[in-house]
Amino acid sequence: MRKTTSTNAINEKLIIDGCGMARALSIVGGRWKPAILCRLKHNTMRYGELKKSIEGISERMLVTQLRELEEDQIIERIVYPEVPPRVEYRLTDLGKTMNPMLEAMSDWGNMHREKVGDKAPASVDI
Amino acid sequence: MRKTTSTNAINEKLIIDGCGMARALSIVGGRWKPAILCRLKHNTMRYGELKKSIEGISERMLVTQLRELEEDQIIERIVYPEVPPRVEYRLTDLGKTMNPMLEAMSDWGNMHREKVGDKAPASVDI
DNA sequence: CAGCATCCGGTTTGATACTG
DNA sequence: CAGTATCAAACCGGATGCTG
Repeated sequence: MRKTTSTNAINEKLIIDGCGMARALSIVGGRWKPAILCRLKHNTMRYGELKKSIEGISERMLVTQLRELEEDQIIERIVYPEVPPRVEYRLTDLGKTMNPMLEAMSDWGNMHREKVGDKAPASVDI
Repeated sequence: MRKTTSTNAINEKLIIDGCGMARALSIVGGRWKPAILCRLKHNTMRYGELKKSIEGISERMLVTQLRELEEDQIIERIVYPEVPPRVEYRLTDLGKTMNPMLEAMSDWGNMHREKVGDKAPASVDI
């Protein structure tokens, strides 16, 4: 459990309250969230598909970040009562409103890669 | 010193390489960076001005984040050889190209605040 | 004025093993 | 299949004191 009284947490809240940018970042800014959002941007995906497609992510992190996005009402979790179990994730309507922002971020990031151009071979944005 | 061989660091690099969004976030995504960029978006500012205007930031954090932004060539540090010393910070040309993205983030953040509407009094975006 | 250096606790992340 | 639980390591950020 995270302490809500630590200076750290207080500062975080302060920043988020004061600035729209920070607010956006607080939602989109987890380590793995961009990767998740990239993938859910156009399709619905199953838990296992996400896991396979995101190289290096651990189960714990995938679940944690999915839960956070769900809490922020960016994505929806749909459970099919089947055996074996099936769970799909997709953007909510609110999540879809992020698209222009995500697009802008992705564009700038790619532009920056070309301009400053270190690492990353011919691979394209996922 | 940060270990560059930790799984953590490796994963970070992996994500950044693979996704433009992540790359953008890696630059703009520090705790205090949005606050700094908000302020430098329109004017040149001195170190002390920044410090005063960003409530709650410690010197260590301000300097750290400024240095990182400088390394990423988003901001420029201009030292005037005077006594007492004067140092100003401003966006580079590359930094200015971020504006559409920052705008998009800010817009979405503010939209989200209104929609989901918790906390934050009448204060406007800084 | 504009910073560094050091210490240190809290938070985040990852590895691994286990469950309905 | 889709997770949960627990542990340990890495990292971030804050407080404080000092310097050119």
